[in-house]
Amino acid sequence: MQFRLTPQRMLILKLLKKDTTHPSAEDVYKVAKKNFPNISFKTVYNTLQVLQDNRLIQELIIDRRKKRYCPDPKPHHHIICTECNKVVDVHLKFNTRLNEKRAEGFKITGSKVTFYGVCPECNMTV
Amino acid sequence: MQFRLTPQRMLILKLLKKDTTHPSAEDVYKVAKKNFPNISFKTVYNTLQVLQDNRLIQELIIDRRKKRYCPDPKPHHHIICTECNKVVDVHLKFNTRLNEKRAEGFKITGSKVTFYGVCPECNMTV
DNA sequence: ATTTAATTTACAATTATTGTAATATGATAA
DNA sequence: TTATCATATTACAATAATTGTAAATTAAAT
Ligand SMILES: [Mn+2]
Ligand SMILES: [Mn+2]
Ligand SMILES: [Zn+2]
Ligand SMILES: [Zn+2]
Repeated sequence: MQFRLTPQRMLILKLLKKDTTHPSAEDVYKVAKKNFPNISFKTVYNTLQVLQDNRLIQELIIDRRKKRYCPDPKPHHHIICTECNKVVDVHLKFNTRLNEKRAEGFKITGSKVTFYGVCPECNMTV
Repeated sequence: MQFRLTPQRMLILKLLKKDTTHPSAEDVYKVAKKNFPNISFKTVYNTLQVLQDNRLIQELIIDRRKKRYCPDPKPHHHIICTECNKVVDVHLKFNTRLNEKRAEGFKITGSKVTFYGVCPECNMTV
């Protein structure tokens, strides 16, 4: 697959790369519209998929309600706030090797650690 | 909250407890209908929520497409097949403690390890 | 310049889940 | 027992995120 780095795609990639909040597609769409008022939601989804296919970003399965995107394609872990769904990176290596027997016959390709907790902001407002 | 163990709820709990496939709400609904042909999808969702609130089962955020339910309320980990979304348990303890600094100010309440891989069945069909 | 493939857009459709409100159930009190 | 009252179930509608379709646009390749 040859993929074109169109102005829309260039913008979205640039936006993502400087955003550490792990935005949703809607978040990206809202910001992108400031530069391309006519950009469609579908283009945002398409672009996020293309960038993901090309290992420039990664999609997270961490927020029950919506997909979230991370500008860092390298494997790493996350903490999610159970109150406000804020997501932050954890750049640490954990020893989570599974031996043959415990892998239940699966061919393991990777693993992710997800931490659940309450963020500083949500901790304040009790 | 006082919760009634109605026939519908009793059935759903019983079904779940003997199902190790981490079924979706729809999966549960389909099986439940064999015993209660008039049971509504909403009752299934309500029941799954009630059982979860009462720590009898747990809901997993692991499958992009739908909620999945696990009959074991105790913390444990999972492997998910990236081909067919099959989920199996991993009953092992991993050392994933985060020190104060790495927790980014979050009050950590728990953590989960998710393994990604290809299940034996999907491995066959290549 | 012409052809061709990729991309964007508007818009519709899908899918899982949640909301609403009427009815039914069943526990408790009179 | 019968009346009362909270809880649960159901049918049905609504929501929200995402995906599908197809026409129009863009830009690469010939
Ligand atoms: Mn990240
Ligand atoms: Mn499980
Ligand atoms: Zn928070
Ligand atoms: Zn599989």
